Amino acid sequence: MASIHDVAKEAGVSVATVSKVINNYPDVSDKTRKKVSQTIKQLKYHPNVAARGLVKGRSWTVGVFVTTPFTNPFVAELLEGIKTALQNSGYDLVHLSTRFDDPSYSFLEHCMSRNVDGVLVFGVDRDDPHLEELLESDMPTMFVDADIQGRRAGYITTENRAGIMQAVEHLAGLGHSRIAFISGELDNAVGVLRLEGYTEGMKAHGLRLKDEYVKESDYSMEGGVRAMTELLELEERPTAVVCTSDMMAFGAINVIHRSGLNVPDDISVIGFDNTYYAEIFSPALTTVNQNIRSIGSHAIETLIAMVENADFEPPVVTEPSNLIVRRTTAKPRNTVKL
Amino acid sequence: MASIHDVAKEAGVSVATVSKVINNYPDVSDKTRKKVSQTIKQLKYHPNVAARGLVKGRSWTVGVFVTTPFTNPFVAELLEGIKTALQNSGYDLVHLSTRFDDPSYSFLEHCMSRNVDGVLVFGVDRDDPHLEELLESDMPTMFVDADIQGRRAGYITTENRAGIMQAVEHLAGLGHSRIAFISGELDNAVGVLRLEGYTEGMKAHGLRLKDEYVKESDYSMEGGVRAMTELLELEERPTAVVCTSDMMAFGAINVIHRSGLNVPDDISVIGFDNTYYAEIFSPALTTVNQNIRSIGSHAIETLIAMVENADFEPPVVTEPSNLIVRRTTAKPRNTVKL
DNA sequence: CTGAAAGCGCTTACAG
DNA sequence: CTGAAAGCGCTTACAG
Repeated sequence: MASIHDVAKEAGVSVATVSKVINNYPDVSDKTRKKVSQTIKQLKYHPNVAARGLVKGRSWTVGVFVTTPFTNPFVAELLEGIKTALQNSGYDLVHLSTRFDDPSYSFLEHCMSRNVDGVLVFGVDRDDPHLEELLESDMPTMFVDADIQGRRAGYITTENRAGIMQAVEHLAGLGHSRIAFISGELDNAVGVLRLEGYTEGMKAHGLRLKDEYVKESDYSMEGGVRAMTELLELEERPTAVVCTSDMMAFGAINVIHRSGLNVPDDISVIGFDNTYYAEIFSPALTTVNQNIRSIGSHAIETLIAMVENADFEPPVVTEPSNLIVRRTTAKPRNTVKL
Repeated sequence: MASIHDVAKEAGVSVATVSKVINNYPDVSDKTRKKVSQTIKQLKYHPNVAARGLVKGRSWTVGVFVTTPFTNPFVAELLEGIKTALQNSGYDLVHLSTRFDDPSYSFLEHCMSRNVDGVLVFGVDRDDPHLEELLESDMPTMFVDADIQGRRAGYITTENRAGIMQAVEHLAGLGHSRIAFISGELDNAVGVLRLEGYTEGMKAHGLRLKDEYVKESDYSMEGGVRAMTELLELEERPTAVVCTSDMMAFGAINVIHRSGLNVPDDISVIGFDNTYYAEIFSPALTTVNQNIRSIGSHAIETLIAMVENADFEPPVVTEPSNLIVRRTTAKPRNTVKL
């Protein structure tokens, strides 16, 4: 690769001057600028990012810290949104390979040795050991779907409570009263807010809350299977169930079908996320839509704003959600008044 | 962040010595080594990767060039496999944000300005404009699911032909003779090999090949929908269809169901990939399994081997595939001898 | 408007 | 076994 010296020599100027035209400094004569630009093209010169980063203390790189597997459709869509937003930003995405087996491993130190300019964090618990030092540091950070804030850390999430309330409202409107709820982990804001949406939604329609109708799970299909299995064993089986992920809904529907019952005739099911698969699953899944890609894009855009402007206040963003009715919800078989 | 100078001063040695203990050089006394190691821990010192990379001409970074969206389940699984293999390698993954709107954009130059040590490429056509310069360069490269080789480029793929032959054999064994084939793009090895698997499989069982039973598509669900729609309009409708991706199979099944026919009673359908969703789709999808994660891991491992040893011959690897029979295949309704 | 020089944080012959 | 010094490819005051 041609270096800045090669360009300088070829163009008959100093490296300082070459640097100035690369960085669009104004104090360069048009003639020189033109000449240098030409030789840059001619030599196919591209500044070495490591060298530039070394002196500027930056890397034009943002790190992602994702604990969930990439096969999780939420993560996949999120990454897709991130990719789009990064397209013309000049930043590249680096996935830091965490060595979780090493107890002294520090995500923050990994970031710093890589000179990462900012990080995007998804899927960490409130009590993750890596979190504290990250929040105390000067590292610009955006959390996705978590309500964690810091001096240099903001977050972006979906209207979780309102989304679930719409789901409950839809079911209540169809005549359901025995509505169960399969929740994600309740040790973080997202889980708690969705549960609140459920309880508030039930109350708003004068429906009775029963402890046994609420199952805490983990957003995975297997989790949905487990929770639904328990719900089916109940004396008074629910006629509808609201799940807090599409994956759990798929799992629940599988169990229901396997037990000889039908969705939606016997039991209505609602998911959350509106992933790609919600539509192609049969029956097509009624679900709460959140615009995951736009969350990813937005997260990156604000992160870059934070990186480039130390005074940029770490933002708190809530994206809207809305119910998409498809084929897994229907009136309950016997609309008996209880 | 503490620098190597801080460590040197604190430990009372020269920076050269600190560098030597960091890099495990043998010519350091035990006493010095111990002292330095201690202060490194104490100061939480981590070498600046950019600085090290600048002098070594490396970055301990591998780039990925993926044209397909991350939401493609194949890509998601591939990345998951890559992530696992990277875990303790000391390398990080960087997703180069391509600026496709810029006609002068060069993927290779982007890699070089980032000092990327090697690249993984998936989903590029044979005639991709970025390919040529990449193959001519010294950049260690591994292609996934392509048969592109170069002085420093190898590839890894699945037993494509054999996989499809198994699918055809399964259908023939059930008594099908009107077997259609929905192919991916035929401008690359994967597409061609799978088509070969189909034609050879048909011949092997003495089944008649009909041009109208072969549809070229693009691996997407929408593509599956289009192709299946055409197949259903045929005078002599096929009783079975082999698709070269799970997504196309999902699309095909949707169309079949929408047209009032049943899978597998009226038409059997087979997919390819055995993605996560094949199992939870209802009916569960019969499909050709390829071990995508292991392909990802393997690709990274060989790439790193190529990076660390210039004499390492770029490998050509073929991973096994096998048919997984689930619920979308059955005997044809009327097993009429033709 | 242009360039010489110092410095970013490392590594690596080389001398002692 | 240890360290002084040059150099990796850039940027940035600063002097002219």
